[in-house]
Amino acid sequence: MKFKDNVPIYLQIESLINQQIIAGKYTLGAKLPSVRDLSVQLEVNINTIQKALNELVQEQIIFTKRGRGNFVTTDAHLVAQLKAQLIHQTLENMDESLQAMGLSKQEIAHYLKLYSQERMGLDDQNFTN
Amino acid sequence: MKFKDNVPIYLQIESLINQQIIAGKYTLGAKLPSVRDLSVQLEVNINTIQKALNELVQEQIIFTKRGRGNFVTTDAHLVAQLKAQLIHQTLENMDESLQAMGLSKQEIAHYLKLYSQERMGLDDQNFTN
Amino acid sequence: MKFKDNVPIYLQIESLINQQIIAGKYTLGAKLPSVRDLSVQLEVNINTIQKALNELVQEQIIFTKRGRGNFVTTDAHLVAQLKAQLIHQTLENMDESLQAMGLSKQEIAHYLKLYSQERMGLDDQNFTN
Amino acid sequence: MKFKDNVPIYLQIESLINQQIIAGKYTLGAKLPSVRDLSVQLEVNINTIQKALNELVQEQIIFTKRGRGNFVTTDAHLVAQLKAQLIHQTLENMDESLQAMGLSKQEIAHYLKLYSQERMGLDDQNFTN
DNA sequence: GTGGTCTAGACCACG
DNA sequence: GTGGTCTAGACCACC
Repeated sequence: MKFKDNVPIYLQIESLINQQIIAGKYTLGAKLPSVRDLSVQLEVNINTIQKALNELVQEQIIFTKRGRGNFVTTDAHLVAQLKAQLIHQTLENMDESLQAMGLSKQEIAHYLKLYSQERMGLDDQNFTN
Repeated sequence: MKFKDNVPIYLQIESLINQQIIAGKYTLGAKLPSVRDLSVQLEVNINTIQKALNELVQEQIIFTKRGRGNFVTTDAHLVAQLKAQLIHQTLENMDESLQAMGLSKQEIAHYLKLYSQERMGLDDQNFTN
Repeated sequence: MKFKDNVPIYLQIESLINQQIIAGKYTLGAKLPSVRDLSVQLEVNINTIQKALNELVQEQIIFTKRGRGNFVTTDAHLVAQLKAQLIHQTLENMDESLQAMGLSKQEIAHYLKLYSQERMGLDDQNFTN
Repeated sequence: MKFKDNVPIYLQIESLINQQIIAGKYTLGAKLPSVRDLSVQLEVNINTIQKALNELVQEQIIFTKRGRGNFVTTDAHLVAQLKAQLIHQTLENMDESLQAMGLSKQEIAHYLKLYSQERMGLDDQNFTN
């Protein structure tokens, strides 16, 4: 696993697990890999893993059973809420970024449409022309 | 100016100036505010400003005239290229993030369309045809 | 049984049994539930129960008859002493905590009086005369 | 500084600082000692200090200025609220503990009264009226 | 086996 | 100088 250099690893791991839960890789109530396993898989120190999981526990996305492991919340509503929030945030960030570059709403809409078409289309056409 | 807490300020300033150049706030060859002015304006230490500008110099987006200040490149092509690159990267990041949440291409396209419509208002839906 | 997360479970169980003995739930010489029963009842691993009981044995509050079970001490004086000690300690801890918050003796007395009145309800205020 | 053995040091430090803020040792907006100073004062590793402060930041009792240090919140209401909460919790804990020992409300009230009188001395018994 | 705490020490970003 | 992140490694509580 390679991580971006300009944002703390533990936050990237937090995002990663959030995404995996939303994507359904870990279902409601499912057990996460042990911190030691995650440490090996992600090639990151155990303490860093702990810090990431700690954040998720505080968000109540996961919970810990002593001596048994970490588990995904059983609250479907909470996960749905998280998904909506993360999607919204992703779109907001994109929009904000494009606006900061001086693009108008029309231009942004145009780019999004174009991008969607390319991604949906048959061939892999690079976006930068 | 408010900065995110989890990414280095100098990188955020670098992005900011990049965006302002792309947006045309600073035209080709234009002089940037002095380091001291930027420091006051952004409420950030001078050293941090310097670090951000150094990065931009290395990208050749700006250049320094000793004792005179910092200036935007006069290479129109370079700016155009930067713009294309940043837009592309922004869209890629968004897409990658949504895909990581397990969304299909169709779902992503759906969300993008929806988002554009919301942002445009009901009177101008050039995204829907 | 719900346990606090930040203090070892075996210590919480030790306290619990101490309290039950003091409260008279288990009389002098009475047999405690089996380790296995306690394990089920408290939803805690047997090893943890054992560790708690070992502590109590060392305090001489209970004793073990091999193959027969664990029994409350027959020494009434010892139990009385334990009760006095635990009550004293509880009050000391409370006082120490409030003092650490900067409360004066008068303020502490005030809060205690107030609390007693609330807990007693309006129909039985033998604390106020 | 000596810490209890059965509760994590970082939580004890969290409590300590909470108490000091409530007690007015650190006023609103005041700067806390640096993590390095606290580490020396309390004879505890820097990381443990960080963990404690991190909790306080999340409670919004303190906030961090990058490169400058940690500061007590300027929200008087928040501190007042914290004080009320901690006092209430302290009294609840005490009460719960005594009840678990089988003491009746009357007995508890009696002990509290007695304790107050002892602590106040004979010359100032404003607790009895 | 599981997670949690603590230490020692290194390196980075910011003022 | 300030706080933040990360690592390596030890020890503990619990299953």
